[in-house]
Amino acid sequence: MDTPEFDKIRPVEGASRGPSLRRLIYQDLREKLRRGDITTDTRLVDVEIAKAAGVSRMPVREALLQLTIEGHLVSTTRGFALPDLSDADVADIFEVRKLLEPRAAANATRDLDAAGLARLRCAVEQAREAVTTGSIADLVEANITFRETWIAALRNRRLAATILRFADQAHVVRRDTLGEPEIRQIVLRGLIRLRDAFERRDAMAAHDEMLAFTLEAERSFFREDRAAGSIPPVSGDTNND
Amino acid sequence: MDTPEFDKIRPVEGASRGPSLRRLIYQDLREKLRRGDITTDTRLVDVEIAKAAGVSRMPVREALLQLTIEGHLVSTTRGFALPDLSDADVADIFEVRKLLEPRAAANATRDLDAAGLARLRCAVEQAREAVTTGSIADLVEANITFRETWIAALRNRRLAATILRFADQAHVVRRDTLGEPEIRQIVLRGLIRLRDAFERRDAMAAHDEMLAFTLEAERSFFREDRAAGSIPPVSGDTNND
DNA sequence: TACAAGAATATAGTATACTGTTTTCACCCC
DNA sequence: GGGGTGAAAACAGTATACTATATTCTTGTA
Repeated sequence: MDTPEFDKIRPVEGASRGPSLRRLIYQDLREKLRRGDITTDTRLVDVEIAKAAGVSRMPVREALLQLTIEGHLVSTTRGFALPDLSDADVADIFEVRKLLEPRAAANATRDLDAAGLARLRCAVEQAREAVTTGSIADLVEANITFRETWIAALRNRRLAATILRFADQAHVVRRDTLGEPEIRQIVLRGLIRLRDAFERRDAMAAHDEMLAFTLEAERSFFREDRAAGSIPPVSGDTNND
Repeated sequence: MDTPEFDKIRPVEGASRGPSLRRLIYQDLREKLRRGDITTDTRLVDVEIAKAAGVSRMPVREALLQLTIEGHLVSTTRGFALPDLSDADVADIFEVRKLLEPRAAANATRDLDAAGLARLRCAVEQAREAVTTGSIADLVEANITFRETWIAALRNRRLAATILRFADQAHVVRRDTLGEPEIRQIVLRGLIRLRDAFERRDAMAAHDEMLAFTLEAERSFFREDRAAGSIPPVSGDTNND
């Protein structure tokens, strides 16, 4: 049960202006989730994080609650933890992603500016490098950069936020599936084709390539029936009923 | 600035088992939002609600934060309030709904059971009654019942929760657009055709009818350029960045 | 009367303390 | 050594108190 490190928050002396502590803690945790610093056996406990960050429990608790509401964490009787997603959960997430991402990619061909396109090219180069060196972590990083770039460009912020919410929930998936070299090749080719579609501002091509990309991710996840998780455990469901 | 009433919570004496106070307050507020008890000039203040419910600030505050995270409220310097949605905001919401609801309706033809179908028939009859009597409130109620019924049947809980989240955000829309009798007729016809598709378990018909239904709702909202809201004000965006 | 400066107020945010429940662990009995 | 039993610990949830800031009210002055 490893515990990630937390830096002292409170950037300026006694100044309570600017973003709230809750927001700072939230962003910090979200970044740790994104980078994979938080694993399945991590237990996030508000008092611990609060002590490490030099703040009280409440902002930390509220940040953890927000992450739980968004489906990134689940609240257990012994701290907050990553939800262990059953196959059915992952399938549900992919169903939503397949509905949203193709259209969003089509919109991105309209919304991306030159700077965004440049970042996409850069991310593709990083991915190419990662594939040649065989670095899974770098490929994951390039993949995330690519995704966050085109999503950040979207004018429809609600659509963008919803996609990020679901895509980040499946971040456990990626590390598992990128073990085989041929999968890494497929991912790279997908990124290249997407980048081309974005650069040509070809909405339908972007739509189709994004659907193909997501389908490929889903397929590679479900290829081998993975050892654990065939019995649906407690799911990381959003709890608004 | 009207303030809705809040009943004392705490159903059983000193028993802290069962759903948390935060959850009870959340559900109470969510129901008030659904019923339209909370209007654009309502200001929700945690201490007030807490006093009325006989609890402390924190569960109330956390419930209000959850509603804010989900996009149902915005936090102002003077209490929590309904977001005033610009036309662009409403268009964004409809874009997401158009992507999710048709497919979800198709899935519902698979997921609905006999009891659910019965509730749908009942809701349609209520809608028919409401249209003949001209009661907007009853039509809204029947509409909500219909929607919540088929969405509750969905096996994909994430998809269901996301749809409810977005559909409820636009609940201000309905009351505005149902003023004209011909719109009410159109809504009723849509419900009937959807119910038929569900009963026949015709997935593609349900898909197409739901798309048509949502498109019609969008169109009737944007028909007349409404007086206020043409200048996008502070939006009720979800704040996860 | 208009208007500006300062006081009062209302509210979100944060901190600390308390409570009840679940889990863990040591101890004891068989 | 296995398994039950009770004490202790760990944790989420709740309550109360404090703080900072934005708004509103009041007062004084031109």
